[in-house]
Amino acid sequence: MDSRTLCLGLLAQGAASGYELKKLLEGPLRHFVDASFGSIYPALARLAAEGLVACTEQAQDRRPDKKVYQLTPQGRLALLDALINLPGRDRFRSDFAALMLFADLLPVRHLSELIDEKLAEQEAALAELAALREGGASLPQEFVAGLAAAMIGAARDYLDENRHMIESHALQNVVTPSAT
Amino acid sequence: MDSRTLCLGLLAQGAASGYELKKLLEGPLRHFVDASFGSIYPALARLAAEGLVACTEQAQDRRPDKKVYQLTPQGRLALLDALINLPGRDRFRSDFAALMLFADLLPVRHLSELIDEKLAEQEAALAELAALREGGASLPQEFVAGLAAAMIGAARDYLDENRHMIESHALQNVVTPSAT
DNA sequence: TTTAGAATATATCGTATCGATATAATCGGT
DNA sequence: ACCGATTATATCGATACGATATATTCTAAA
Repeated sequence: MDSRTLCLGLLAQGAASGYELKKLLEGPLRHFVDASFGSIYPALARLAAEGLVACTEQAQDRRPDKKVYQLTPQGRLALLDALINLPGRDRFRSDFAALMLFADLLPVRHLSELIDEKLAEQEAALAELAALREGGASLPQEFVAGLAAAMIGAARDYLDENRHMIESHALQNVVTPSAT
Repeated sequence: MDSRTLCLGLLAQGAASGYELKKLLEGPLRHFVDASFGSIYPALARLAAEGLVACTEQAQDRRPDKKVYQLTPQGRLALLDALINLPGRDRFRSDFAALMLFADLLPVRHLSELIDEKLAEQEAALAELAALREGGASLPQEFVAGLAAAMIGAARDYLDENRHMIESHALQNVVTPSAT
């Protein structure tokens, strides 16, 4: 999903500034969608130029000016259109998994540390997702959070139960052959 | 993981041409890593210029020329270095999940179709991964395939059991309000 | 049999995106 | 008093994706 559609979709749930959109994307949603400032601001500017969002500049008291964007009727139509013509396959990019593929090049100690870190990261993400579901989220958000939790939980369990596989494999080459 | 490191890592398991690397990435590995021709060829060219891989041009009989790349000792060191200084967090980008977030904008019929398609896609991926594990793969590949299977399987089960949640939610707005 | 399409093989180009950085004011803590 | 975090917008370089171009050969259907 391109940043344009993403911005439109988020604005469909309420007006917001670019900064606020970015903050939204740093929450539990980040497991499935994201966009950087470098994508959001140009996207909003272009959407505004095309009349798909309306921009209201709000001079704040003791804060920098805030540009609040809200969806126009044309914007809502464009969003609907984009959502329907959106096949876009899922893409999971994992440096961790890539490292596991190259496990026989790494010292076991390092490998074990990586797995420990990954497990801790997963526990933290699961806790955050559980909190989201307790403290009222919208139903679609809850649904998506549940999906994330299911996948992360499965990955954690798998790692926990099968790490010995890869760790004993890496054990074969104990020390990386020294340079030159 | 950048294309450079990825190419080095793949070449560490054996010499190959750019085209062959791309084919590798279209297999079951694609669930975790990928790179396009537009990344692979420039990466290989730069690695060759830096002396991290050696290129041997092989004029083939009834095929276009093939440029076979293989890791040099310096390349192996560079790879090891890159792998160790590689934290890089995992990033899962899912248009499907994003669409679920915006479920209340979509007609239920469309939503149900999307879920059906996703389930079919997951079944296919699981079958492919199972086949990989039967027909001998290396241990790291088997490990990573298992991780992929665990996550995809969990997502499939969650979708199967919870789709009614999101489907009955979308039901509220039966028809998208007509244009203009 | 012809002919369309898939496969083998390399390469480039426009657009999109990330991550870092710049700027600027104010708030919170030590 | 001062440092760092927070709120807020914006740009820039490096990188990556996806589509496309080129050329040949193999395969399968019309």
